[in-house]
Amino acid sequence: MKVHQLALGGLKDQQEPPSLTLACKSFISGANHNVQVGTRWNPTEDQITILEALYKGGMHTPNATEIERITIDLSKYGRIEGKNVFYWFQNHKARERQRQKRNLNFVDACLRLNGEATMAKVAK
Amino acid sequence: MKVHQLALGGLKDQQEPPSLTLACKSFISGANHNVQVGTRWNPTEDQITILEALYKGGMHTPNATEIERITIDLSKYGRIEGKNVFYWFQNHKARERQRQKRNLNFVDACLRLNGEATMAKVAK
DNA sequence: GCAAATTAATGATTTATTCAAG
DNA sequence: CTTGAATAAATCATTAATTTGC
Repeated sequence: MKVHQLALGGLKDQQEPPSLTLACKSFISGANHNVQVGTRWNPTEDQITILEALYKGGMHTPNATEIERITIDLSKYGRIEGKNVFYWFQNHKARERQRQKRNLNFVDACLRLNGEATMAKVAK
Repeated sequence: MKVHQLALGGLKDQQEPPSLTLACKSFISGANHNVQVGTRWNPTEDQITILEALYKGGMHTPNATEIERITIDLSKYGRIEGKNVFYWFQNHKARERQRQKRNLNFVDACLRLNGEATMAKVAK
């Protein structure tokens, strides 16, 4: 059983989407970015900016102390927990790898398509 | 323009087939960045798949006979030499070990930080 | 211009590995 | 040989973008 299902276990119509109108959603997000419309963390722009800066600065797998520090710092910009930071780095690293792999596959396909002659030309 | 930018722009998200020839020409005539065709071994996807399958199958340090056999088999998928196979296994094993040591106690520390059921599941 | 429908991104979980205790 | 520690890969689920019909 999923955790969020556990948490919402008592509610009858949990499977039905809230079906808020866009106007309502934009009103809520415009009025207060921290209103909890759903259950999952939704990072603010500032939080993402800082997280990406940290990642690009070389922090790919922060340790517990670093996660704690980041969480405290980013709390200034919106609701956030340590596990969110943990998951963010996990996902970001994994998806960076995915993108890299896709690009390598792409280059590989190009080289195969063009064949040995072109490869030799590239190699000079 | 960089190849990976071409790839991302054309592929969008690995779904639709990009204009391969155009991108390839752009790649070959333009920015040749770090793909060293002809100098160092560039394993193909098929070669990596097979090598990883062998590793996962329990072959962590193949002997000379096994290396010879693997080299011959993998030659079907691209240029490869025995030393490439030897180095691949050596590096693969070493890097797995490195990763293990570098992230020692990581999730455990996160658990102590958060103390939540979801994190316990992550650590499981 | 607006929401319903659909698609793309991404947060959260689960699964399958790795090395090396015991 | 088995198992503990700790993921990273694969997958699931939900949110945001966007497309579409009106």
